[in-house]
Amino acid sequence: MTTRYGTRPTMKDVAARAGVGLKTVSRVVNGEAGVTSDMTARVQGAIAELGFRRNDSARLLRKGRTASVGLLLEDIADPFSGQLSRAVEAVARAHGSLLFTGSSGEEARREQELALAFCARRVDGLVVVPAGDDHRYLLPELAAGIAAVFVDRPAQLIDADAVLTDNVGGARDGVAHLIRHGHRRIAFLGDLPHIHTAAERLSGYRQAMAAADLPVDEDWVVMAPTDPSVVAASLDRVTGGPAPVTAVLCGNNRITLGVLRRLPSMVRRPALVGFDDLELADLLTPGLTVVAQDPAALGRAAAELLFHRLEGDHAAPRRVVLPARLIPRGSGETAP
Amino acid sequence: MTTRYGTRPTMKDVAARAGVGLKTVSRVVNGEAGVTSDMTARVQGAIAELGFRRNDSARLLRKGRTASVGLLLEDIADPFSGQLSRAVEAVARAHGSLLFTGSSGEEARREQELALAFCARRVDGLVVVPAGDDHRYLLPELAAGIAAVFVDRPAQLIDADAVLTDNVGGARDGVAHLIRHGHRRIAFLGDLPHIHTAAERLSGYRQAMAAADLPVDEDWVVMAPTDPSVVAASLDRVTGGPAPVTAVLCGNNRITLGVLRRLPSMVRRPALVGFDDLELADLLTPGLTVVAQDPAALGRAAAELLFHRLEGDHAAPRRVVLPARLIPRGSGETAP
DNA sequence: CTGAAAGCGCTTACAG
DNA sequence: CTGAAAGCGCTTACAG
Repeated sequence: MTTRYGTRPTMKDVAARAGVGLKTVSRVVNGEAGVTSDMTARVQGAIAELGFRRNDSARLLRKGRTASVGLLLEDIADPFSGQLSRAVEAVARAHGSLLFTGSSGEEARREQELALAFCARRVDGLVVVPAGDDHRYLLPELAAGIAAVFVDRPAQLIDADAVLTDNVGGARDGVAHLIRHGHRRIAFLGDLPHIHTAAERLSGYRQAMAAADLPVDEDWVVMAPTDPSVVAASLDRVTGGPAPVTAVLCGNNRITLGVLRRLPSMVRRPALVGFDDLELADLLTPGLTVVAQDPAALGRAAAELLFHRLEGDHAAPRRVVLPARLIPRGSGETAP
Repeated sequence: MTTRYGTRPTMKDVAARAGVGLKTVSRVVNGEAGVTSDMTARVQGAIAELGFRRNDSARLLRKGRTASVGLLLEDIADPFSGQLSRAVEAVARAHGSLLFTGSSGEEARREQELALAFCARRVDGLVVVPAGDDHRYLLPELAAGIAAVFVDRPAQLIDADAVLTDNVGGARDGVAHLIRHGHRRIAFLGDLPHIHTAAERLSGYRQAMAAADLPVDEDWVVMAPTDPSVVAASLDRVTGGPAPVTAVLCGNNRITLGVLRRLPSMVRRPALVGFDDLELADLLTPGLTVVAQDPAALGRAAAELLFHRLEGDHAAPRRVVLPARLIPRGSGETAP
């Protein structure tokens, strides 16, 4: 190789070396037909000697698409995000696209920064687990042809594709399950109320209680940050006081973790159903009963819808809702 | 906005609309000094009217760097990868870079495909959890100035930066811990032996046994795929037969999961130390004793080293080794 | 079958 | 302070 450090050969260099025109190099590199085997050999020789590799960024600039997709998560380290990412990656790969990934950290501003940075790179499409509550900033990008599919939570203030879990139904099933096992005083520990999934699950909780003609003491509903210490305090509150609950529905996996960590130090442990499954849930004593989402199915459906759009489907925005599944393992089947 | 669907305004369009030169638009967009406020206002007006957003891909082509980094993982859905990714993302973000992400699925060919695809996009650098055992395919890319840092496992057949956990020391500590609690027959269930970390941990196991003058029955060492059924069979084998072990060191988190799932159906449960921590490890009964890596620290160190290189550090390849930490929680402290 | 010219959307280097 | 020309590394459209 004749390359100096930090300098790459271009097609022009290859053409000069092989003594052919630039376009002939392009033809060989792209495997286009209509080049004599003699020419092809000369070009391939020059490519090998120079260590040439086509610059796909330049190529894609000219072609007008980038063969890349931006995936915007809440937190890539969360198991939910990991499963979802793997599914999106698999679909993107099948369509020849690379993946930009970023985490919003549940911050609207960070979400917007990242989404627009992806758009500035001219990704073909966006898969977004939204953190913010106003997605109008994306309108010019959508109008310019960037496809976007929202996952887990819908877009706000714009009409866009969304792939969601049936959060209302899932929470309803979880609470109904506790009621079937004899509980009448049931708490809901949820994430901050402005988060769409948190609000939906709270709504499912209320529906199930109402359907069973059970009153809801508003002290049983805590919508708060998911730090372990906050969750522990909430749990103490709903299980203590004048009207202690005998069962708890946890609004997401982080809240479930906080509750699980607090339980050992409690005298009377409430029955427990968690929203979102956990890796070792079946190995706990008792096993953890959960309302499980299917993050891989969410990711796959979202990515497939996205590529459908990229392939020219311009129908009205679609909303896909996947079911949540109750998995009884013990913690939700104890009597009051 | 006057944009037709699927067509974006360019700086040229903005210049025409504002009645100024292209370079003046560039100056305003990039916040360069030396533009009269009158000009600036006209340009900003045109930008707003047209919904212009600079094409960073075009910009970066001209600039010669892409402000992006490729992160190559084994499996984005693995908790180890998730933690590591978050740390890499945080560092990349601090340096104004976006992240391409991809999973090799422990396949050498897929690793190479992805790494070279990232290079073809001209990422500035690569953070790689390698799957393959021959990384010479990267030599032309490195020579051309793409920086690469390997994490968790070193590069093979090339001399490159690497950030690793002290796998030998960690495994040694885990086995020494079991020996201190009275065990003399200890099994090692590891991943396939060609995987660097698996081999290193096996080596640590042997060192600890040798240091305590304990013989190793080769039937106690199983290096195999990490599917739950394979792990279960291996566990049955080492705890049954003529010389049953009383304790087991698991070579990674997937193997630990397989063992944990098998334990409930066993009559005599061996003492257990797992390599890699698990989210609910402290809530199991007994708590799971582990040799914990720090995936976030690995990711941070790797990314920081990478950007150091990108900022001009051309010193000889470096190898950074981070300690593993034994966390006793119960499963590793039971007597034989 | 082959290649010179123009262009993708920007920035750089240089005049005015 | 402002802008026309050239160029980043490719592909497209068009001649020969």
